[in-house]
Amino acid sequence: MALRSRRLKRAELPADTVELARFLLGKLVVRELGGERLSGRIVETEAYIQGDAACHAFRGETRRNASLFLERGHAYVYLAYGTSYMLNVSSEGPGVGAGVLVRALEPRAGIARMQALRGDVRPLDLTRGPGRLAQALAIDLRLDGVDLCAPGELWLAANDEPARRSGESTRIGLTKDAERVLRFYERGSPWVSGPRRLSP
DNA sequence: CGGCTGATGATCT
DNA sequence: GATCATCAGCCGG
Repeated sequence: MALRSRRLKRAELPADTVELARFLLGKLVVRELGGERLSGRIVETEAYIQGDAACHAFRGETRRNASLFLERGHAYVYLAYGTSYMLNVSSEGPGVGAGVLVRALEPRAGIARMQALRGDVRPLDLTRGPGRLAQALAIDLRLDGVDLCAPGELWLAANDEPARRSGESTRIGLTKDAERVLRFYERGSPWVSGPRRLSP
């Protein structure tokens, strides 16, 4: 299963940010860690688009958000609240600052290693939330800017499993442009984060 | 389960 | 010095 994962090609990724956020549901995030492969199925995403005050690129390119301006399919990793790393997939064409936040995964491979990285938490809390999944996959600033469509420590894989029903809602935890409906999730998944009312 | 709070550090103004 | 796309822990129902 995980050993046969096919890396996504950049050409397969929708150029539009919202389409990419929907497309990524059900795909796999793969982390190569010391010869071991960790992976999880993406069950929740959020789009951060152009003209969106909540997007880190809203006020132009800076050192921190530079990866958002890379061609689609690159990792944008940053530290939130001094405690949690966030994994995003850059979207759109080069020079355009936009991306998709990966908010939750359903663990697939390397679960024992993830548990070791997360400490003693309930299984359902292993990768439920953007900070938690980053910790479970040992994602930090060193992975900022990595090409997720190329061989390496972190990449995206296709998934031949049947697609599941998806839902949408407002995004979580924002102080700006919080009313936009740009969060996408797989219906019925216990691995989705946030309050229940946002994931009916 | 829902709601609240403090911790915490990179980044930008 | 202010901001912040979170989390764990704690409390009440």
